[in-house]
Amino acid sequence: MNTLSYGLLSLLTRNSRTGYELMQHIQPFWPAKHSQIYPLLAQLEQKGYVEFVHVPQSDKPDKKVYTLTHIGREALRHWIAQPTDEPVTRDELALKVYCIGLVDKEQARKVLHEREVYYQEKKERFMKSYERIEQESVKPPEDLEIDDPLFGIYVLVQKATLKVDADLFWCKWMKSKLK
Amino acid sequence: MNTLSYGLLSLLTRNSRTGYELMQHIQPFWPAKHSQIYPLLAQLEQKGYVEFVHVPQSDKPDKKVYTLTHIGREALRHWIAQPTDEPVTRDELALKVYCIGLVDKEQARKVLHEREVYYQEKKERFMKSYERIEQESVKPPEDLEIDDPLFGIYVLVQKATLKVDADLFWCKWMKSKLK
DNA sequence: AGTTGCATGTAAGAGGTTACATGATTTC
DNA sequence: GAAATCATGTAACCTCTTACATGCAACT
Repeated sequence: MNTLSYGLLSLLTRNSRTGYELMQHIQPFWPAKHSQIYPLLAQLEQKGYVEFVHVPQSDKPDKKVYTLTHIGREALRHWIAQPTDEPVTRDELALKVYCIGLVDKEQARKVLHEREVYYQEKKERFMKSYERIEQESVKPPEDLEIDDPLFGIYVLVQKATLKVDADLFWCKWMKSKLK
Repeated sequence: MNTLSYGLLSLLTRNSRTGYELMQHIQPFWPAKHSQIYPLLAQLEQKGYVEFVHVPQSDKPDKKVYTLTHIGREALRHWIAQPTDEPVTRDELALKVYCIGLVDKEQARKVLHEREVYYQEKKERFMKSYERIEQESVKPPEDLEIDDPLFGIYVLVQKATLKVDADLFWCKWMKSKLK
């Protein structure tokens, strides 16, 4: 059982989903392609952590809707209590910045500006996520309790927003250094 | 030529270094084991991007000190102008937080607290890096120019500090939610 | 007519980790 | 006496990406 497998089980605690949907929704937390997810789902099914129903569709391809089983839920609970792996970030920009003195300021500003635009778009997506939570929830998101199904995504959107704000601040600060 | 290869060349713009030293210094930007780095260095040498001198040692094992060549430097310049890959982060904690409602508040606090301690240690390391830059540099770090060899590390330490502060803030905020 | 989205799957290859292998010196 | 540091390298394995494969509906 690797981390991605537990990630898939985690997503299934909120809804039953298809492999395709799981692939889309896990992206912000653990980027993965469908070619990695489908074989893992088959393994999880064999272990009894998930079950699926085959849903035939006429206009679109048939699909398999996966549901978390009781023993899958227990596996998740056990996993949470285990030591947590350290986060891993690999950012090509950091390597470029290390030797940014090799190019002129104009070139350097261009590299930084592109990254700033990227973070700006990311920030807008997080703001939309927050709005969706506000709409879905009966109470204001700040008052969500740990046992509320929306609690997890709400606090993760907060985490992502704090991070993207720090990244945007750094980009702007860097650009000011390159004038 | 993969990103790690360019990362190794980037580090060599400041100093000549051994594979072992490169392995140690690249960790904060692009985590990699020595087993990945040594074969890449051999490739970089074959391509003429780096050169090495064999340095025999009596007390410690012999070493190979690698130096960036002119064409290695040109390859770096070309790479910087190419489109930059998006940063990739994989954090097991985010997956756990998504379904944190599965465990009780005490267990959840423990998970968050461990991560807070991890970030606290990280922050202290960054503060020491900043102090080292202050000592090495003749001018205050804020006044470093793009062409100064210390500029790159200085701005990366700033980036890392902003990020770890955001992470620490989130950890504390999360813990307050779990009371 | 070409792209995008839905939906699943496999195969090949690149990237990354763990383990094996060696060996002296220093620190606990 | 055991573990850590320096220093290099290879082999096996797992993880992740890219490419191959299929097919219909909707949009541009």
